Amino acid sequence: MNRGTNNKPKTKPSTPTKTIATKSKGRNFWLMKTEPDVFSIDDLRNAPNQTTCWDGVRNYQARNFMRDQMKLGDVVLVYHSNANPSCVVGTATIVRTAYPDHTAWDKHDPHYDPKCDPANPRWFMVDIQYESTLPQPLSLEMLRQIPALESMELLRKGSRLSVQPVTKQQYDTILRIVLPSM
DNA sequence: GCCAACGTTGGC
DNA sequence: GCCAACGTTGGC
Repeated sequence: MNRGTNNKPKTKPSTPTKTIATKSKGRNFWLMKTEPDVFSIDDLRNAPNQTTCWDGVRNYQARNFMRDQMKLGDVVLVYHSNANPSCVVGTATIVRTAYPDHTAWDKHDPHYDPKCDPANPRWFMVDIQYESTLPQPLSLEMLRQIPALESMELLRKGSRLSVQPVTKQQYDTILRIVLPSM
């Protein structure tokens, strides 16, 4: 899914940079994986309007989260997979809710899916906007040592889901590690 | 590069 | 519907 995993970006227009979301009533929290060699948090920060479409997700469970549950303003933890070390590196927000992922019917796109018909889209994407880079990346190894994060999907053995929900408690726990003042 | 875990495909 | 084969993910 993902980018990460299988995802990659494109660009779009939009708004100004905000500060890191430590308050977040009514919002949902997510974690999205991306391989930094393909698209990193710096790429997101440097993108036009610091915004990208999250194309390339080709997993039904991940798609369903994006298509059915992601709302404007939801907060995303950006995770670098296949990295050294793999780590949570920053935050982003949802600035456009799900719409068809046109790369599915682009023969020249690495995520082309020949079974897809534009008249009946199978794959969806959202747009996310850069919010922050964590003061320090939080490696998998470090996250595994935090008891409050024990049940995180990311930490489950064999977990491959590239778009996954995070609870508010997990989100707060993670931010508190790098922002002790919150 | 290795390989365990996972999701998808397709024969039956 | 079962399940073996296959391709992918992603930590290490």
